[in-house]
Amino acid sequence: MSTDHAADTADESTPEATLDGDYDPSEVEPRWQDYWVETDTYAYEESDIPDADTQFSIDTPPPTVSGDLHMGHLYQFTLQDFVARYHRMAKDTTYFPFGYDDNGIASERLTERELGIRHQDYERREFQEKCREVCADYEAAFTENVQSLAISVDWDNTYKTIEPRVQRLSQLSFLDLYEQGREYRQRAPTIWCPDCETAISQVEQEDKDKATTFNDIAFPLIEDGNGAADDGETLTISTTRPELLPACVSIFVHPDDDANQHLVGGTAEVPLFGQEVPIIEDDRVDLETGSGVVMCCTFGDQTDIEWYQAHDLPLRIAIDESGTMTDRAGEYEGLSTEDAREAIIEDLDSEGHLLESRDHQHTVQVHERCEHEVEYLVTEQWYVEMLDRTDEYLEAGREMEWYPEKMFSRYKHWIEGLEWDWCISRQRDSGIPIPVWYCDDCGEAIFADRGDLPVDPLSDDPPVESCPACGGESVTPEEDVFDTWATSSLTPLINSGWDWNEDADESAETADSVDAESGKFTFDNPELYPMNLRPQGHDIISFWLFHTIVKCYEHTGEVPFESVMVNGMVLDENREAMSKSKGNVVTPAEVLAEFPVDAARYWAAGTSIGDDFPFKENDLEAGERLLQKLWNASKLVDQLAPETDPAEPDDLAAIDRWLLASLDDTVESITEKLASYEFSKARDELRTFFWSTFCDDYLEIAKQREDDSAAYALSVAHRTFLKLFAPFLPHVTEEIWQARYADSATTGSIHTTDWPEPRGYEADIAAGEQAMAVIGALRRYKTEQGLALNADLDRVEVFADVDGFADAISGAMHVGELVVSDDAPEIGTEIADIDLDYSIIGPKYGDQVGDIEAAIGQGDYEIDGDQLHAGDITLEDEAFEVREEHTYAGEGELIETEGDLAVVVQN
RNA sequence: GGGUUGGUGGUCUAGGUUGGUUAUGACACCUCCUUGACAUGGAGGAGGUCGGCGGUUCAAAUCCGCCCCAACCCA
Repeated sequence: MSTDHAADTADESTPEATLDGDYDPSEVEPRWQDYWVETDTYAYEESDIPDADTQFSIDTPPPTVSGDLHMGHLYQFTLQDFVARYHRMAKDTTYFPFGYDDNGIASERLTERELGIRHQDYERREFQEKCREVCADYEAAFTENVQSLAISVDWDNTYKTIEPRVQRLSQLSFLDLYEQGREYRQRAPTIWCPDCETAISQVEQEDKDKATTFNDIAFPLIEDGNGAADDGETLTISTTRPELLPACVSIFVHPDDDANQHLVGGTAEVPLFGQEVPIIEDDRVDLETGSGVVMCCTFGDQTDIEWYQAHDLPLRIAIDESGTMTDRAGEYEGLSTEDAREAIIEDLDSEGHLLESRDHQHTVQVHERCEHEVEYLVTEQWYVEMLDRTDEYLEAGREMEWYPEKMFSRYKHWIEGLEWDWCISRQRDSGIPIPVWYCDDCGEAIFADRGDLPVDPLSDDPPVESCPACGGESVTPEEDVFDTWATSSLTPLINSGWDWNEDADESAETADSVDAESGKFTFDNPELYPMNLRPQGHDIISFWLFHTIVKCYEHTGEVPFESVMVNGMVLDENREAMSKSKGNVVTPAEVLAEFPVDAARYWAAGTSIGDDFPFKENDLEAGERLLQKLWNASKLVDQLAPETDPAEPDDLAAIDRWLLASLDDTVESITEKLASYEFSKARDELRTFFWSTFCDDYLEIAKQREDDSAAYALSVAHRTFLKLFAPFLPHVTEEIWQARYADSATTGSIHTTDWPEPRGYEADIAAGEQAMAVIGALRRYKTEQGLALNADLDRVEVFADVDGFADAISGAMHVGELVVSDDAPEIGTEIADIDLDYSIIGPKYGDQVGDIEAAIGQGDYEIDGDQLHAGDITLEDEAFEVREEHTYAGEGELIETEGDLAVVVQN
């Protein structure tokens, strides 16, 4: 057995396990879950000489901590667990950590809700303390939930994304990227959530359909392209957002818009607000909706930003950070955007500027967290530069193995479509502070010392007495915090213990290509990095995975993952996304109240990796039945082969050798499939081999025998089956293992034993299959005759090469006398049909193939030794096969004539 | 609007990259069977021409084109 974690804690009492009675998962499953956690079964064993080749590290994206698990968690964690359990058994030491993502708006809002407080009322550190307290409760519940799914996480290796160690690391990352020249601070238009009052990034927005009104507004024309306009002439602009009128800076017309071409070069007056704005030509105008003449406001949408930059337009800010109208809006100042909209529509109407208001459906961008419509504001933010290195990031993606391969294209297209650098600053109170102060005199940014991290500029002093640039003595702390992705993208570094080490000497493992003046970046566990596997959903390829690659690559010069396993989303039974509004949500709690965890895992294993995956009660039932089958078969094995570790007999019976040789093939095949994340194929192949071949065929034979050879094969096969099933069905396999195989010498879990390897048995596989075919024929015969399957048969003659299997056949089928002969003296043979090998005759005879088929169909052919003359064509023997039909004139009944096999029953 | 992925018996699904005889399995369905563990079991059966159209080829579920439908990503 392999490294045995539980051996250290041998005094922990191993739960009692017996093979009596029925299998009761509701009692068994929690019992082992507790045992595994208590005995640290899944602890990562750091060896004295860390070696990247003998460990397997998984970088799990930390889930947001909030309340209950959903099916996506169950599914995703379980897939990760298959990988971890397989590798743990297959010689690797497995690093399977767990992270809690409690750094972000989600946990901040959770805390406010839970405690009935507002973050504004507390100092940042104080509020963060409260967050941690609230999250701790949720995390405990979450941990318990995950443990109850038998996820084999090393619970000594967990982290929280807000904990001080991670804060330090996140700030170190910021300083390092800045020193490398990868970060900058800039005042520019940003996507802004007026509800959360923070900048957000492109990926934090989502589409939302919204009912609104489209308003046609008449703008008095002052000049058209040819000079002064006629008095009273207007142009019409359709907008859903009249509250932006005070921010209007220009009007655009499409170059192909002949009807409005005369306006270009002119000016118009914005109704109610009076500013005169130019009319400009630009092909970004959408000709489909509205009047084809559009206003540009600073800023209503992204096109406005593009126009503002391309045409060097003035800036008119009418909406502030909280979504309130500014003094630019005149009498509407202080109103919310919504109230202002209504008031302005009313006033436009009463002054005769409103031509029409009609209902309209359109898509707006909202903040994914709070569903509030975003605004575009000009603010000062920190950015990570990315657009200049997209080629390198693409190459980094190419270096990873993608499972499934096709998911790489998502990554590729995302990078190719990048338009913004990464805005990493957020105007939130909770979060990891950006460790910077600014000189009040010259604006110089003063960065924290690495040794002092983590710091909070709002509470801590800067590392210098005065500004190093101008000598100024007063500074203003940065109030902003990092985007949560700025930290979540560091998980490979968090997991492998990346840190800045002041005193690192030359011999220490260097984690960074850039060696600063003193100290360097080091890894506590360099053998873990790069991580072997990153499992995750396909929905987060574009930001989480991408940002992780960017950050880790910039810090270490290495691609952080060897491979990526991408799972799909869990759908309902009708293949529709689960959502509260549809009312089709199924929760793990509901499922597990009805089904064993192992059955849920069986369902989860039914996935083709990368595809969306419907919830299927059928599969859970099938899983439950498999548990029972495994249990019952184990009981029979235990009866037939009470000795658990028998010596191999010298003369292994043909049927036993055949079973073990087939098992060898299965071991090899299952291993390959697990190693390449083909869970569904592994599961189904293992189930079929166990159920059909082992239980239905072999066990039925074995239970008629009582010899050492059978007992040996039974024991070896059973032991192997348990291990092969262990990653999928950890509870039932553990229970059976403990009941039958664990003894004082092998105390501990099946999950820390060695993965099976082929034992090198060779057998006449063809003869074995012939024998199974004979048994199949006899079963069919009994069924058709209305006989019980254990009914006696007087005499059976078999004409086939099943020599070594004769006893197996007669035992299993209760045959009194079994005669095996190679020839078929009493059997007459006639040709039933000719099978053509199209792969040979196709390329050779081309369109003559039809003639050959027609000739055979009409009986216009002749067999001449090895050759077949069909019509005008002569085929050589490799091109065809004669299918014969047997007739039997002797005593008894001929029941099977498949291929060259014949079975005669005399009863 | 652009892109990606998928569309195989009633349901879910394998196969598709390397075109080749009877398209895989599970669930459901029908018939039969209490076999030294399992009726949550066993044996057998019926059911599809592979979204639609067209093309390449002796031969297409598989390759190519167009169309339809669905999901996702990006505008």
